Amino acid sequence: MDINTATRPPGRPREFEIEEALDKAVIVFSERGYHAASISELKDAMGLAAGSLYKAFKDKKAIFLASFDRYKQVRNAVLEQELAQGINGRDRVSRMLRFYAEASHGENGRRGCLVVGTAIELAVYDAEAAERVDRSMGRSEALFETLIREGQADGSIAQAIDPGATARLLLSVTQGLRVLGKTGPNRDRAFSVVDTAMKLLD
Amino acid sequence: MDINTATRPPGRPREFEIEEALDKAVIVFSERGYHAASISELKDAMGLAAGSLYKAFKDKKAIFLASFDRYKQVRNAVLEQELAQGINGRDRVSRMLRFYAEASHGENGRRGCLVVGTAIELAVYDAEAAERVDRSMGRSEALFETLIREGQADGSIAQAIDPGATARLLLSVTQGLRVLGKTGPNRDRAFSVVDTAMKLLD
DNA sequence: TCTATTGGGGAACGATCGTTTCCAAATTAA
DNA sequence: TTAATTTGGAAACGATCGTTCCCCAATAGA
Repeated sequence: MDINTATRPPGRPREFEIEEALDKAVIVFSERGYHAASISELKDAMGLAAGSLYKAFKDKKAIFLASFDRYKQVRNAVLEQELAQGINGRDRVSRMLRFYAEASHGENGRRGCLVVGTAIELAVYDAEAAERVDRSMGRSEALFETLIREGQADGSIAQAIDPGATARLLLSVTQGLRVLGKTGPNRDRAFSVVDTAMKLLD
Repeated sequence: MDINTATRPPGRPREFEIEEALDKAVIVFSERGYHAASISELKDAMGLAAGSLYKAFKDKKAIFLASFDRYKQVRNAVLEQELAQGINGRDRVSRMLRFYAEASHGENGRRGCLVVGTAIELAVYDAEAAERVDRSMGRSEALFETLIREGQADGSIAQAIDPGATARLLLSVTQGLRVLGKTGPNRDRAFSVVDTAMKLLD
């Protein structure tokens, strides 16, 4: 009888998609930051009443952390897709750097990175936020290192370079690009940084 | 009769040093950020009553901008002194990078950089803040470029490298270090980034 | 049909925000 | 001395903050 056989919990069903609402919240938190983003702004952007917001999330911090996780999920998916197209280690490193450069200019740059924003605004006095930032940074660093080792294995990256140290440098470059992108350098300047960084792999 | 012959303006003299108070405000703004730093916290840290604060400064933003300027003044003086000890262009680039690495770990790292914080939290919707950030970033980039050209002139840096592009990269690295420093990598990791970046000058 | 449960939405809450006001104290100029 | 001016400091202000409450709607299970 029932087309949807998945059991539904009792009570009135939610009328909005959590992930769609979070995508809107991500924009507000990215542009304004955690403290400057008010519940009033968030509920308007998410298209919800305050009461509904607080039924879906415990408090403002929970909205933020859920937004952070959603942001990471979406960005990671795009990056993964980008890396899958790389032809060797060096190309994948280049694609990853360009992925950040693309996000660090123009409107995207102005909007900013939620990881960087969290590191700056929240990590110092909120353990949960700090842990998420650390995990995100750690994964990026590890990914750079993996790609570099792949490049050394396939011959596209020089054997002489130190994968760990170079990965840390590239992580610094990407986070720095995100900061510079906030006051909006043009596209060429962001990509010139990528080109210069790639010379480290020779 | 009067030991201090400098004419004093009418009215009760101020009982505190503006710059000493600003140094305290810099700490609060750096650790907490603009929005999370309340007037209550600021007045406690600065040792002033709210009324006195508002006689010295127009509003919260004026306190912040004055703190920003004080921060830049102090940091620039320290950096200048550091660079004066450099023996050639390459050494001065290295000293400048180490100056940032030193500020990007441990307690200083956790405290954070007021320029980066301003870029992330304020620059998007406050023109005065954005202009200060832009000017600060522009000067750092120009300084890196100058030092690189000096190194090329004195033979300590390879002629083949592009001073402008490399300066932009090094600026990205320093700003990135400041972000990473917020969640506190240890000293060695910060300095390994410097060592790796210096390879770009060979 | 009745009960239990959950969501939607708006009104209301106490707390805290940045700011102003007020009065006493300290100084200069007349 | 007196008037004008400015600071120190505490108290008070309106606005906005994040959050809760309340009432109605919508659903599941009995």
